[in-house]
Amino acid sequence: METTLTSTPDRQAAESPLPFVDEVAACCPRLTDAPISEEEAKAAARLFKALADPVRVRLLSLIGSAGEGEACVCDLVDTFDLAQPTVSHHLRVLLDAGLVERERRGSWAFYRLRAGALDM
Amino acid sequence: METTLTSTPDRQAAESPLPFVDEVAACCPRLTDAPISEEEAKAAARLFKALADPVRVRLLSLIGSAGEGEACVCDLVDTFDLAQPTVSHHLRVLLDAGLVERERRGSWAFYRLRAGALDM
DNA sequence: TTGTCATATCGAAGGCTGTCAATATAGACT
DNA sequence: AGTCTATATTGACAGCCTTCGATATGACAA
Repeated sequence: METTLTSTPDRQAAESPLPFVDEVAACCPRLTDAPISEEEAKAAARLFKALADPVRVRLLSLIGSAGEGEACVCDLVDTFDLAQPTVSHHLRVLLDAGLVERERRGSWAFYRLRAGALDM
Repeated sequence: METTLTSTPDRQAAESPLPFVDEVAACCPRLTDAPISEEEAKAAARLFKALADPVRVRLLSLIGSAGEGEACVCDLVDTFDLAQPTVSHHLRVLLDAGLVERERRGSWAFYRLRAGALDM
């Protein structure tokens, strides 16, 4: 090899598209096409941060898989071994991230998944 | 309305599959089919946590969109206005999450996206 | 109006995270 | 050997996040 420490390092020749690319593309189409901008990265990270908690992932799953596409806070609170304010906090994070929407009916609050939430 | 406070709240009739479901499904197929387990939620959250930082999202994008499918740390460090240990730290987080893999060649370290990283 | 139920907000405690300077490791050249 | 270069690790600090109890809000019932 003739590379020296001060030169640009060698790269391997690209052989075939990475299988991973397809999978990432399914979630974040523009992630691997070209380097994304700082702003795009910030927006994506904000979204991922909202998903970066097991409680919130389960909340999304519970809401999304609920029979009528919506779930009442009262049911959600019962599912977790957490205080009610904690569940309320996590729902607010999901709401602020635009992942769910809330509808008040009487004393109850119903959450449903928000269409287009993963468009970036 | 005849609902009382102590009874189970009304639900709206399901009309059509939510458009959102398709989008979530593209990323996390089993998220909305049925309530996921606590373990699955923990695994998903661990993955999302690794993505929940703008620097790491940009790193993934830079690595994934690099000409040969791999990027040298030396190039990555130059892209950011961050100290070298900080970039190294973020790369380690991505590595621990299984999102990238590292190969040492000489003094350099090359990172590439890891196939199957988003399978959950 | 007074009470109760469902949900949200506030404020505090503890743990986790991003960042850096300093240092360590390890390969490559002399 | 010694020195340089590239990268990783360590230790510390500041800010953020999860969680809770306490409290507020707001709707319904009596």
